Parts: sequence; structure tokens; C-alpha cells
Amino acid sequence: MIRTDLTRRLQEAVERLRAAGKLPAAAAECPVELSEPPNPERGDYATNFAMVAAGHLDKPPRETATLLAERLREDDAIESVEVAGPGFVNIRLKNAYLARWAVKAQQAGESIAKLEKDRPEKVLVEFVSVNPNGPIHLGHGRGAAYGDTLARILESAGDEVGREFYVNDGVNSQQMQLFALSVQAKYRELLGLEFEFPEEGYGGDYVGALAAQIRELHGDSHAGDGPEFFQSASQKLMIEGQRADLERFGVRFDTWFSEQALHDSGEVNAAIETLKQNRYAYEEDGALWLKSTAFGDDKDRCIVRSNGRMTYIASDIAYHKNKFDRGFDRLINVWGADHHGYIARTRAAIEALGYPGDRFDVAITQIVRFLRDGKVAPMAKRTGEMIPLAELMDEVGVDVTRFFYLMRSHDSHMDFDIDLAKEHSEKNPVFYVQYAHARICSLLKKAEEAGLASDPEHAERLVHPSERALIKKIWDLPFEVRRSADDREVHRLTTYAVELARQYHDFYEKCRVISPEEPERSSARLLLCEATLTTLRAAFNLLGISAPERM
RNA sequence: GCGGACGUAGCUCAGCGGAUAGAGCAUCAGACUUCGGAUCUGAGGGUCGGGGGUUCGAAUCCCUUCGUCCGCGCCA
Repeated sequence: MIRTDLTRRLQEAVERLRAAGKLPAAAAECPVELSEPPNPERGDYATNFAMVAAGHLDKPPRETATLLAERLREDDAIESVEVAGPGFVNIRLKNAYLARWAVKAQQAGESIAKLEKDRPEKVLVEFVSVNPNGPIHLGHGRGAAYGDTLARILESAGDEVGREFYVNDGVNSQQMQLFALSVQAKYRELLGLEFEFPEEGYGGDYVGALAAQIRELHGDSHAGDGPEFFQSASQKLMIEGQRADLERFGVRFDTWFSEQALHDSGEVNAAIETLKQNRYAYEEDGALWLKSTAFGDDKDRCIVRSNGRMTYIASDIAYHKNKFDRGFDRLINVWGADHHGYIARTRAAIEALGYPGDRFDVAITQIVRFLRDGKVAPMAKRTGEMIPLAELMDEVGVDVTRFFYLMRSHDSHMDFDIDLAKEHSEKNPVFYVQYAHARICSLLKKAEEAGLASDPEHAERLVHPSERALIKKIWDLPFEVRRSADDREVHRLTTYAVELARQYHDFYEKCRVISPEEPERSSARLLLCEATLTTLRAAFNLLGISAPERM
């Protein structure tokens, strides 16, 4: 990409200055960083090398900057260089150099977002993992959108990525038993039998609908069955529904990993044995405890209750062991902020089993506050007060919903104004971005009708400031992919998409593309349009939104 | 009380060590009888919650204080 090529040129310039004795040996230690001047009139790129180096080199920044600038002027990619401010070196690139990058972008197509990695990692992203006792609702949407896009970005950045949904289907689970009892009560109610709805049970409308569905599938003969039947039957239906909603949301998992399978295979018991052998499990008050305090947790955690039943932690321990044993180099768990307190104990368990805790990362998505009619709208499965994700997809569409979640940093609290999302959906930035795509499609069609086509031979006709800015912006995509992958900051891609669209609209206003009287310039501009089109598509792909040709 | 996240334009949010702090929405004023006006141009609007520090330089890092939110189960 342009930035890496230019950085290499800067490094070479520093190296040559050092070899010529104009800079001390310590110069090699200083990183060369590329930034952009505040105003494009000052140059295409800038470096603060001289200022960073000042501390190491014992040389005034402007002096170093001047030396560097002189050397850079000899570079065949560089048009001009100026030293500015406290010691910035501003660089203007040659038109011909940028034109070559326009051609490369057009040739690369959507693969412009793909990066090569020297040592690709095998990464497992576990996300959503909603309990099978209710539909996917708006509260889950953020983790779904974030986790999925993170997986797409990591793949694009060169890693091998698995996506996994952990299904809490354990028969030990108190929550699931309570849910099963709630369904059972509704089922009996449907049959006109006596029923006892559990205290604190699941009261949402969907629970009644679920009971009716079970009745339809399995008949009326289960009134006497225990909660096992109802848990198993409801789980199956809930998971099917979750899977369908998520697929519609553009989220597909490689594996749906069953918690109960860990118990059935004996992996949970085996993991507990290992912990005992490693002396990180001990008995007290008739229960079995994980000595997680040995790894920095606040308190030890119960693995097996005094009544002999296992806690969710027991299966969690076996689960993370299982992930590592499947050969993953890195585990990324996407959790909501309400699970923040579980990081320490999970990492402790991993280390107690002898696995590397630093290979376990948790990305926390902050709580979303939903507003409706100007009031906070609760999102609670227990009471059924919630808005299903499917409902929002019905009303505003998948693209708007996904983009909305992805626009904000996963790490910041956000307000989701449901009314605003519905009423002003046309003003959502996603349309701005998609419009750029549709506009190019229609333009290319028109050009074809006029007998004009792109041609790399004339790329050097791209000299207008808007054309130059667009080429640079296009080549920022791989750069943003790299940064987003490294920092797990997925929302940068939405910002990028808006910026790329803006740059295109700007170009479109200022540079007439189809002009038969200037066929060479037209073909150069068409090439740039094609490069923008595929780059937009690459970005949309990462965000999981569609690329409409007409709107 | 302890731990964590967050306080940036009227609203929703970017920026997270660099040169005059940005965008969208909202408000106001404009654009070639249009290669799609779902676009573009401009204006107003800010003690970056408050206070200390670190350094050539802080919205960004550290400390402190106030405010909001989330955790702190032999629930998942």
C-alpha cells in the first residue's frame, strides 16, 4: 500500500543519512511514522521523525528535518518536501506515482483489503452465545455485529478465523431448568390442565408461543413429562430461531458448540481431575473450588456445589481447554460489559490447566441503552420486555441495523434511539455510503453506452486534487484493516466507508467523468471510478452490508 | 465499599501523544435547466466534566475529584 511504500522510502533516506555520517547511529532506533498534514495544501503525507528523534539524537528537530528533507527530494516518488512547524516534514507525491497506485487499485479489485501475514494465527472468535431460552433481541445485536465484523476483519488481515457460538444447553443449568418449568406450565395451561407457573419464571409472550409450537410438534401427551423433555424440546426450537435470525443479520457460525457435549464426553470431569492434580482445586464446605486467587482473581470460585451439581464454571473450564486443544493460537471472546467480572476467573482457569493465559482475549462490548418514546426501554428475557432483533430488521433493514451498531466504538456506551432509527432511516450514513456505490454503477453503465472505457495507459491524467485525494483514500483501506485488526476497533471501517464515499462524491462534483471530447481523461477517470467501486465493495463486505447497484 | 467502562458542538458520536479538535443530525444561507440533488458549498455552534501533574507538545498518558453506567452468587 502507499503508506508502507512511502514509509520504506523514508526509512531508506534515514539509513542513507546515517551511513553518510550525517545522523548518529542511534537514528536507526527511531521509528519512522507517517501521518497526514492538517491541511492537504501542505502535502500528501508528513512525518514527525525529526521530533521523535530529537530525544535520542540530541539534535534540534528542525535540523534533522532539514537533512531528511534534502535527502527525500532525491526520491523519484516525491514531488516536493517542506519542513514545517516544530519539525514536521511534509511530503508531496508526484502525480505519476499516485497514478500508478490508481492502476494497482483497479487491478487489485476487492482483494485490496486482503493483507499478507508472515505468521498467520489460528484464531477462534466466540460471540453471541445467548442462552437458548429466548430470541435474539436488540441487546444482543451489538455483540453479534461486532463479533462477526471482527472475524471478517481478522480474516482479511491474514489470520485463519473460526466463529463459534457456545450453547448453554447443560442439564445442570438452573436457568435452563427454570425456563423448562416455565414452558411446561404454559404447555399444561394450553391443555386446560392445572399448572404452576414458577416464581421468577420466564413470562414473555414468546414462551406461550413456544409451548404451542411444542404441542404442535409433539402432541398433547407430554403433560406428565418432567422438565428434561421441555428443556430439550424448547432448546432445539430456540436455537433454530436464533440461528435463523442471525443468518438474516449476516452472521454465520462455523460451530455451535454444545455445553452438554462437554459433560457427555467426560471432558469436564477430566479437566477437574487435571486441576486437582495441579493442586488448583480444593474441597471446602462440601464443595469443590477453583483456586483462582492464585492467578489474581478476587476470590476462589465454586466448581462443584455442595449438592454435587456442577456450576457453569466447570464446563467453562473444559470448554476453554477444548478450544486450545483444537489447535487455536488465540481465543477471542466477545462479552457484554455485564460479564466483565468473569475475565479474571476464566483466565485463571486457563492458566491453572497449564495453558497460556495471554492467548486469551476478551473484547467487551459496552451496554447499549435503548430509548423509545424518549424513555429507556428495558431488554429483559425474564419478563419478555424486549424488542427482538428480527423486528428491527423488519422495520429498518439489515444494513441500517448493522451499520448503526458498528458505527460506535464497541468500548463506548451508546444510546440506541429506536424511534429515530425508524423515522430517520434515510438519513442514516449507510445510505450515503451505498449511494456512492449506486452512483458509480450507473455512471459506468452510461460510460459504456457512450463507448468509453477505462484505460491504465492514461492513468497519468489523474492530477486534480480530488483525484489525488481519492487515490490516497482508496489505499487507506488495507491500512485501516491492519489497524482495526490489531486494535480490535471495528468501527474504524464504518468511518472509513463514509470517508471514502465522501471523497468520491467530492470527486464526482468536481471532475466530469464522461466527456467524449476528452476520451483520454475520461478513461483515466473511469479507471478511478472502477477502483473506488471495488474498494467500496470490499469495505461493505467487511461490514456485512449490501452493495446496491440502484437505490 | 471494591473493580471496570464512559463523560468532546443543541443531539448521536469520531479523534486516543503532534501543527487551527471533526462528522452526521438539527438550525440558517447557497449550487451548473443534473455523467442519479439520497449529492455538493458555506455559516453559526466547544473553557474536550473540574483540578493537578508528566514533556518540546495532552482531548489523548498519570494522579485526584465529580457525574452516569456495568459488575462484585454454591445464577448463566
